[in-house]
Amino acid sequence: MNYEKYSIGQLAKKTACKVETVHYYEKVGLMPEPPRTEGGHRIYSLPHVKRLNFIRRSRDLGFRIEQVKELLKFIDEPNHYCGEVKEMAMQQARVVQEKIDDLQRLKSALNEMVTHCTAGDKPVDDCPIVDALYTENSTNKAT
Amino acid sequence: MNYEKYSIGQLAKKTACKVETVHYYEKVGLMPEPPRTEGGHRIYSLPHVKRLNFIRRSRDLGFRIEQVKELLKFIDEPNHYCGEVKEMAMQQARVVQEKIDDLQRLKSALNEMVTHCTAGDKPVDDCPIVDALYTENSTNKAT
DNA sequence: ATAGAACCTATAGTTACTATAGGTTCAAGG
DNA sequence: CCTTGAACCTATAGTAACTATAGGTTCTAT
Repeated sequence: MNYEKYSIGQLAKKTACKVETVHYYEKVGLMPEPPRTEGGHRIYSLPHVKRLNFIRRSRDLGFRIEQVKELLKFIDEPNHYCGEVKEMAMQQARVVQEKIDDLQRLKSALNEMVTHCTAGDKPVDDCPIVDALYTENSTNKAT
Repeated sequence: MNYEKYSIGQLAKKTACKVETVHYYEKVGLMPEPPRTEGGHRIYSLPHVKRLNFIRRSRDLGFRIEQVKELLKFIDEPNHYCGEVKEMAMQQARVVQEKIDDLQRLKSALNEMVTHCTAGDKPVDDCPIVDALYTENSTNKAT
């Protein structure tokens, strides 16, 4: 397979990622050390593009670097024990579901505020969003 | 108005916030420099509790420190309008919805993988997780 | 051949805290 | 009144996950 070759700058452009971030991902072990030119410049190809895309998207979804490493194991070790792969995928799916639930609650809270705040031209004194965030929550009576 | 007085520890407890975090909020200008005792200990009262509550809740909703400062300006300076607050909340809700959508896609991919694994000894080369995250946002085919 | 864009490494800065060190003050018990 | 120890004080360092800078080298196109 003679893939098209990319410089780190081209890779970065293709993945909407900064060059420094690619360096960083290499340093922390998310990206492999690629081949180099005579002069020491990194040479990338399509699999690197895909991998970096995967990393970026996973990060955007709120996965931590260490979690992304876990996810990448699915790719790096395709001959994994089937049961093990299944277990990891299921565990990850549970984590994802929890995140979805959290965000859903958050969105509801925001939306509720917005719908209560009907008028745009009221002074903030009357703004229910401000009120909602400002009011002391009832569970902190204890000394 | 002789409000009840609180030490920083009591304030922290009331707002489920750490003492160090209160220090930090003071340093970055979210919390005001409160009056002190002879010996230099900070003295807080109810308005501080409310303000810190507002800050914590806003942070939990995903607003950044700078955004919280914006929101607090609405409170500190009365010449603002409800519409400005509403707009920020709506923007935040849109961001959250995008995250939810992304996570939903990832969860589907993970679940799909789990069912693949259930089938038995299928290789994971054709990984649905990679596909899910390597979406067709790749408008970057051309150089 | 040479200009300058892009690359290299290493280090420091960013955000939003959290933890630590080393010292001072406060409140309670003797 | 004096002591003890919890809680407070300031200042600094550490964390995650980048991002930016400095100072130097290589690649590429004229």
